[in-house]
Amino acid sequence: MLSQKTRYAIRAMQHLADHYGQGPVQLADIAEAQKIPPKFLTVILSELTRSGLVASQRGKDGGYWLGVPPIDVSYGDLIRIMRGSLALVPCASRYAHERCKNCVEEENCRTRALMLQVRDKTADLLDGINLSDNVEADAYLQAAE
Amino acid sequence: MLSQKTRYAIRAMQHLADHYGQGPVQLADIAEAQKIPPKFLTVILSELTRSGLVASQRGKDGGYWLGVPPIDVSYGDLIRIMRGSLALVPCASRYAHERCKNCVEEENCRTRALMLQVRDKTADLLDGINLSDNVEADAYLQAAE
DNA sequence: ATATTGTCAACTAAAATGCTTGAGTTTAAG
DNA sequence: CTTAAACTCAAGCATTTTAGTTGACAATAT
Repeated sequence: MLSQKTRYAIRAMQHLADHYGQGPVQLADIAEAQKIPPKFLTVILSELTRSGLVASQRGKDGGYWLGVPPIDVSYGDLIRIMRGSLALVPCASRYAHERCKNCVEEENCRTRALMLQVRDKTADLLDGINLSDNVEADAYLQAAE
Repeated sequence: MLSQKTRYAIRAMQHLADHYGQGPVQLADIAEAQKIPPKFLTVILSELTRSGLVASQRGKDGGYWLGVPPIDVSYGDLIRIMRGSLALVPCASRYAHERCKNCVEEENCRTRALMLQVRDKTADLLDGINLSDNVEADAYLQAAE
């Protein structure tokens, strides 16, 4: 599961994408529109700013905006930034690979082989969609349910 | 990420699958072979036994064995049993659907639409592979790296 | 009987999560 | 050059989750 923080980050970024090119958006506005505790949002936006995806300006009339065009921010990147990895196990991560605790034999691990496949499929999807895609929620939701 | 407990559960089940039809396997044997803390394994095997996937017998020469053929235990089921859901957000779960905390509008949520797709792809993969598949680790690992 | 093996609720320590506090720093405008 | 409006950020904190352990008990084969 994604943490609440990651989910807030996604919503905040969608909000910024929706206001791309319209100047700085203030934290309080994002917090209210997206129902995110304002003080917590400062932590989240700071992280995103440090990552380079978001730009900010302090002082009066300051605020936040996307540092790169929405089309260049994939959901995969977003989740990697907030969570560190897309994988279900550390040893199946591409960018943050780490040996699993108590692993018996990583080299020939059945679980790992499977989890690498899951990771790749997940990445295909999440890296293929970005903040400019206005995901056709209705269409997909209806087809799926 | 999958919890350590879920990873142990997967390894324990693979172990039982490897010894399917060979009579009861004792907890201590599984624990040693799979490097799982024995007392923790009792918790895990109890859960799996209660779920019906594993059968057990007490007393001398007792132990555990798969309650159903390996081919009938998909990794998807296994993860659902241990973790509750395959989804990345509660509102994208099929079998354990739950409204996300602080959700703004589930009905028309971009994130949800996306996460439902991710969930479906993940499920396709994890439900399509089971304990009798001896995942061609080497082949896949080499192709991927 | 007794040794062996699983069952299970309750407990615990440590880590992660979800926030808040509060003391800054920067900026625009008067 | 003062002030109010914003962002910045390390530290702290309560709660929940995770990863186990303890210990008392139940069943079974010999």
